[in-house]
Amino acid sequence: MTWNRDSVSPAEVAGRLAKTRLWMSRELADDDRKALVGACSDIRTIESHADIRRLGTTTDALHIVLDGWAARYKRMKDSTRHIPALILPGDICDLDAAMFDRVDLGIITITTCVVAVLPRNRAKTLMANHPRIAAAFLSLALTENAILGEWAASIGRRSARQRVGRLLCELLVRLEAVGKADEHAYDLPLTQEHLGDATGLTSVHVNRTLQVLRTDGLVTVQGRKAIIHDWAALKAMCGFQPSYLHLSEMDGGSANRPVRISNGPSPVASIALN
Amino acid sequence: MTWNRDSVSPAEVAGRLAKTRLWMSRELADDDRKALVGACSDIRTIESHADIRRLGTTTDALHIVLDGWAARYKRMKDSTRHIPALILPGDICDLDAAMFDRVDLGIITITTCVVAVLPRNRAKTLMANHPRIAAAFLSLALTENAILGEWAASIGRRSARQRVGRLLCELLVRLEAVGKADEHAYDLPLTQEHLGDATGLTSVHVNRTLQVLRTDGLVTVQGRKAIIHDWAALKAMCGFQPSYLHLSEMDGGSANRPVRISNGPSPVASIALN
DNA sequence: CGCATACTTGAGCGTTCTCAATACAGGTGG
DNA sequence: CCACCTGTATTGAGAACGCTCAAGTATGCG
Repeated sequence: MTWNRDSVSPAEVAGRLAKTRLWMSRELADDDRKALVGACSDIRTIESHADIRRLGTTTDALHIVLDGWAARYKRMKDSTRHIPALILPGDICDLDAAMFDRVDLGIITITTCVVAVLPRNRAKTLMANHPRIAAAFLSLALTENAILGEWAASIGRRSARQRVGRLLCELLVRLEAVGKADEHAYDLPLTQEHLGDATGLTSVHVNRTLQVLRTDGLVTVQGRKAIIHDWAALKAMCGFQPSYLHLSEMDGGSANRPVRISNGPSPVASIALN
Repeated sequence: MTWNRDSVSPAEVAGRLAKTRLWMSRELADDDRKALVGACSDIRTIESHADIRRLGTTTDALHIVLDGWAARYKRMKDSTRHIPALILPGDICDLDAAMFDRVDLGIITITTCVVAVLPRNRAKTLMANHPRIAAAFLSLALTENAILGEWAASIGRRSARQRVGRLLCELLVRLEAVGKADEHAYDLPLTQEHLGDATGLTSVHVNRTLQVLRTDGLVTVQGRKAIIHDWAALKAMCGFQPSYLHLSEMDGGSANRPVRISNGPSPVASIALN
């Protein structure tokens, strides 16, 4: 199902954007957020396991994920897959579309996703007229850089247990930052194959690794849920430090504790919309 | 040895910056480049195997590498190292310093490096007043993202031969783009340990892998030089496609062939400097 | 000329992979 | 409501790729 943007009120768009990392960027002022609302061309719902963008095509719009999970992926010549990034609610799933039209990475939904569409030409205009939006984009891109580097280091230099453990840690912290995780548990819609493609392992080995993590009393992944039993031990086992996620750079953000975005005076969606 | 910026004329700074990827970005206009020259606080020479920035400190300036090689690195708890990025002449080695002051990655020189220093506050002012510079920064950050993702995919899903082969391919193309490679040969100041830390292998295995690549007639790495014997076969063996480097997005750039930046009307350093 | 760093080689081991079979879960249609 | 069907999870056995440890050889710098 797809709505035209006109069928959604600006207030509705603002309300939905309010939970995104772009919106919460400490760089932005209210008039930046207002301009952002006006620039989104529509809001779309995309079914699970569908392409947000297909490999080998071109693209002309950014997609801001309002709800649902997605993944960037790449295919090797032998048809194996790699997932360089998981996209959670509030993330921009294809920031590269702001500058490039060629597509080396595909994007698939993992669950049903609601996305706001921001056409490239409007994004460029936004950046030209709102330097703080440009700064926010850069900040997001650099954060992705840090995450990507962390993942590459894991794949290259850490054991399977540490890789899987770290991914589960990262997801907890990122989900907490957007209010999508309880104390130490969260919905995990990934299959073991997704986990393998993200960590450079096979799904078979992910399976065995998860069993070890569970019997060690660290974390249980079962039935699309992750439950962390011993956060301190898990962090220690895999050397996880959340600073690379740069969550404290967000307004209302905190690197470790759940965020209630409905509190906090500044970045909520209550700005006046003409 | 360190020069104060004042001891270097603006024209000299412009001439040196002219070979950088930032300068050559197709986003920039002449007045952006002029502002950039004015914003660099000094030009420094740093000896090889020295820290450009140390792990666990903070940073307040970007460094644009005018000459020499450097590497971003990270250390695991067991003291093994990972290199998520190699920095070649013309690259910005710490774009993250534009937005963040915390430092999760160190940067070391591999050879003697000449760097231009751009303080963060000046970089932010530049971005605020010159949207095209902000766009160029974003473009560079997104290109780094693409490279990082490609490296992660290699480490996770490709064989040792392909990983090393691809790295050698990438270096050829990137060096050609800045006029630092011959037909199919280039100076390679990396040790086998550097290569291993970048590809997720041990130096011992890099050694054996290089031997295989040589006996297969693909490439010889010896005496700080890489000589590619069969470019087509090497590319085919490791599935290398240079599009992810986004070199064609640079003014005067070309994804495959050497670039003579002294030709081309627009991005040369002959802009008028007041 | 001597020392430090980098490279090379060998042997054995271990983590992770491959292949393959089986069990389970969720959704669909009869 | 059950039978089926597809996708996902689980288990086993054997093989492979890359690692570790260790010794020995170049190479380059002071």
